[in-house]
Formats: sequence, C-alpha cells, structure tokens
Amino acid sequence: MGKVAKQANIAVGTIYLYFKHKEDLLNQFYLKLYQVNVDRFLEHYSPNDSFREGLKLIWVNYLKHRINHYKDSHFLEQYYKSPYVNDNHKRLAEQVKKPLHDIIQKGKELGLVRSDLDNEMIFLGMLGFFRELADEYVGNCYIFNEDRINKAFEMSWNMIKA
Amino acid sequence: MGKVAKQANIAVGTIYLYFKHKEDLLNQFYLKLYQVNVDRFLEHYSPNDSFREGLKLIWVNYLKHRINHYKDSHFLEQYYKSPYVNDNHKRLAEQVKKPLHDIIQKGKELGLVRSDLDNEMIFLGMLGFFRELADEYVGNCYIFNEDRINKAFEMSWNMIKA
DNA sequence: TTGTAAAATGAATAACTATTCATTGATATT
DNA sequence: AATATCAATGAATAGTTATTCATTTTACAA
Repeated sequence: MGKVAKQANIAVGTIYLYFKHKEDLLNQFYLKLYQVNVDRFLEHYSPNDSFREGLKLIWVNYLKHRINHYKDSHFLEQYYKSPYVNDNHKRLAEQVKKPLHDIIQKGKELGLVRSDLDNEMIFLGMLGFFRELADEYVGNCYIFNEDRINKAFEMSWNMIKA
Repeated sequence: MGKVAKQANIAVGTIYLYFKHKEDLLNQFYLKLYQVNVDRFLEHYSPNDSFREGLKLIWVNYLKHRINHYKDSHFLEQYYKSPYVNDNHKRLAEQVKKPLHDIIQKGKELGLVRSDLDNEMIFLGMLGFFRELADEYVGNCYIFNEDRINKAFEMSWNMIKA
C-alpha cells in the first residue's frame, strides 16, 4: 500500500478513504483491467467482414494485446486463480466470452464451422493456442512474422472448420 | 517457513540446515516437482504404437495429470513466470520439451504431420488447447467424457496433420 | 559409562506491511 | 472573519514472517 500511495502521489491513509481494504482495491483494479482488456479483442471487428477474416482479426488482436500488455494479462490470470475471485468476477468472465461464443455460433449457422463441437471447446482450442504463442514470444523470444501468424491462424482454422 | 516446519514435524531452524534460504527451498521444490510432472506425460508411451495413438496417449496423460495435480501445475507456472527462475530452470524446460519435439519430428518424417510448420508451433498448439481444457474443467466444471476427449484430440490432429 | 561431534530446537531478532486515527489543511457557508 | 464541513496526512499500531544462534538432544566411539 505504501508503494501504491507513492506512485499515486498521495498519503497511505488517503487510499482508505476510497477503498475499504487492500483486497477491495485489487478487486476494483481487476474488474477495470479485465473490461479494458476485453474491449480490445473486438476492436475493428465488423460483422460484415467475411467470417473467417473476422475471426482472424479477433485472435490477432488477442495475440498482440497479450504481448503488449503481458503483465496485465499475467496479473488477471493469477488473480482469477486466486482465492479472492468472487461471483462478480465469474459472471463478468462469462459475459465477456459471450460475443465470441455468438460469433462461433454464427459460423456454425453459416456452415463454416463444425457443428458437432460445442462452442466452448472451439473457444478454448483457439484461446489456448494463441495464449501459448504470446507467452512463448514474451518468455522465450519466439519470433513472429506475418507468415507465422498466418500459419497459426490457419492451424486453428483447420481445427474448427466444417 | 513456520508452516513448512509444522507440516514436516520439525523445527523452523532445522530447515536452514538443509536449505540456504526460503528461495533455495522453493527452487529445489520447483525442480523436483517439474521433473516428476514431466515423467508422467510419457508414461506408457511406446514408439512402437501408431504415431497418432502415441500422440494421443501423451496428451491425454497431460490432460489427466493436470486435472489431478492442478495445484502443482499452477505453482509451476506461477513460479516459471516469477523473477526467481534462473538459467537452470530454463534449461530444464528445454530438455523436457525435447522428447515431444522428437516425436513431432518423427511424425513429419512419416509424412503424417505438416512439415511446413515448425515443431515449436505444433507443440504450442496442442499444449495450449489441452491446458485450457484442464483449467476449464477445474475452474468451471467443464464436464469430460470419452467423446469430448476424442473430439479434442481430433481437433488438434486436424490442426497438424499433413 | 563417558566424552565428543553432529543434528535439531525454538525463542529472540529484525524487517516488513496493512490499517487506524488524531491532527492538519482545504473549501464552502454564514 | 468566523465557523463548519469535508478531505488528506503520515506517524503509530498491531500483526506477520524469514532468519539466527545459544542451547539442548541425539548418535556414536572409546
């Protein structure tokens, strides 16, 4: 809390005028950060684009955002797995997945995505892959170029295409 | 350290006869846990099995092990991303990936796996997917049955097959 | 049994940190 | 100007925790 106060150029006591506990502070920080991060994923997405290109845009957004805001992503995940998460957090996480599940559902209706797979599994397959890619880039300098990104998306497309 | 000592039925001071610091203790614990965990992945694997079945066995091993030892896996990942990791840890991680990279390489040579993808990307694609599946099971009760596991492997197979 | 080296002990130390609250400072009102 | 309300301050408090080391216990050889 001392460090937080110093960063904010206020006194420690002042924090407690706006937040009940340290946990309350972290809680609110988590929720804000989560929302901001998620908004980025759908940036520039338009339902009018071709389905495949739209999906690619979203996952490339995710990849780039995770690389550029690695510490944020890392904090969010650690916190999510901590004993501090409550129903609020879980509900927000569900709500956030919703748009992507809807897009996947649309893909099925267009006959482009395998309809024998549940949406969650499709979501997890792509999320997991791109998460690993970003982490490997940050942690072990796995190089990226246009070709690698295209290949990665193609791989995940093969995973789900009808 | 007090809790560790209590769990081990020894006095706090005794710990310092065997470990320099708390960090040293964690370090050695990490390395031991990592090795044990990894040994499990290749359990019952035989190079004589069909390539596809062998690969499936490994990833199902991974999935099951991660579910049954979730706290261990979680600790290993947190620690790996912490400032405490040193070159020892990184080297061990590389060494551990080796057998899987070799298997992937074999798949390429048999003409079963796309050879235009680098081994690391193939590895990450599968790892990411199964990791997410396990986490979703533990964190959000994503139900598993034989069918779902088969589907998941089939998806990742489509991702990499020639 | 006695003496000695090694191993184990846990109270004391020192450093850190979340939280409180009496005091000070700022702002608005009469 | 005087008063009242509200906001900000940071030293003091209370609690936690890694580490040390003087002392005790154990193991073993003579």
